[in-house]
Amino acid sequence: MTAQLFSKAVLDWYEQYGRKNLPWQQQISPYRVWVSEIMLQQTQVTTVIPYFERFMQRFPDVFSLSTAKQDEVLHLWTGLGYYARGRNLHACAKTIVNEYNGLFPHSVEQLSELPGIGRSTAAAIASISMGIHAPILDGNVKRVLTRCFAVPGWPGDGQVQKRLWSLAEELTPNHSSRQYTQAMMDLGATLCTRSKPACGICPLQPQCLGLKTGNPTQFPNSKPKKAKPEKHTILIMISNPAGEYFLQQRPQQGIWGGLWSFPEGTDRQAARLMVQRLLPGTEALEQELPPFRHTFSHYHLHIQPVVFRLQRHLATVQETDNPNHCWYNPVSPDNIGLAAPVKMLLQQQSTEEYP
DNA sequence: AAGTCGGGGAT
DNA sequence: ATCCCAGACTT
Repeated sequence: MTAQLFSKAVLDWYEQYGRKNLPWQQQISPYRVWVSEIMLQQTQVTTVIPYFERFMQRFPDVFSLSTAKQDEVLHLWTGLGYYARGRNLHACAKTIVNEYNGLFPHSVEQLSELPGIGRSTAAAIASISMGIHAPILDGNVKRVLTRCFAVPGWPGDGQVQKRLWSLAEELTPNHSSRQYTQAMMDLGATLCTRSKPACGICPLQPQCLGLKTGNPTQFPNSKPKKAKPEKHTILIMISNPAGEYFLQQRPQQGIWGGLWSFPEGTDRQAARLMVQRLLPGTEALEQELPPFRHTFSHYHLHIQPVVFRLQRHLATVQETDNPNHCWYNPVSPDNIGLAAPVKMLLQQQSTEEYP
């Protein structure tokens, strides 16, 4: 089939059935599209929507974002995951303001150089918000293309990825860039879904080679799986008589980078030593909370929370050891980023103490 | 090329 | 329980 036939079928379908009411499709601007694209990386639309609304309310433009504190950016990112996205977003806003006079560059190449913006995200921003001809290759497009052309292999593989980019370039029309980009995403998100695709009403049904194989959901071929390691940690929940909890800011790199979390220990004795190192001379009542398991992309984490209730409040925190600590009050919380399990535990504790 | 980065929705 | 989602970045 010709590229024109493909893009016409896709564009005609979009005109009639595409999504046009998503929050970032209103008052379209490079800023709004950029924020939405970053949030949507590896994250489903329904999850993103409330985060996007809150973010736009607080940071309506790139200038307000560029002067924000990182803590406040990560606060609005709490629960969304992949926190490097939030840190990169913040850094990118500073670059746009300081080096581009607050205006996003109008080329895929320049956009790709900005932190957190790769080839596909750059193309999405360029095509949707600027009408620039630029092929994208996100999860939706990968699914549509691997099915329509029965492309074998896992899309993460280099050779497969190369072929998919080449297909995407070949099929993307020189006109209607915004509509075509949005159309491919919509097709993948609403019809050509991971399971139970609606092939019966798909505009590409006549030429879909994946459907002709009788099992279109075999495409894209699944990622070779690998067992996730199991790790353990004790979360040390130190509380003072005021009902506040001791939190530390995690290093920028690594898991939960830049977020605030409880001190940790490998075992119960190490936890006690940690409490004494942080707050020398304190006496605390220990209370074990129910353990639970938290799953990341690449490992499982068994979490054992232990509350250390201080009998008297000591203000002698070892400043040299812990320059980044705070006493967090769940009743009047600070605008800082919290790891999801930390947020859950804090909420759980505060609702138990003040039912 | 493989590993690192989250959390939640769908199944 | 597993899989995967509008991926980018580091090693």
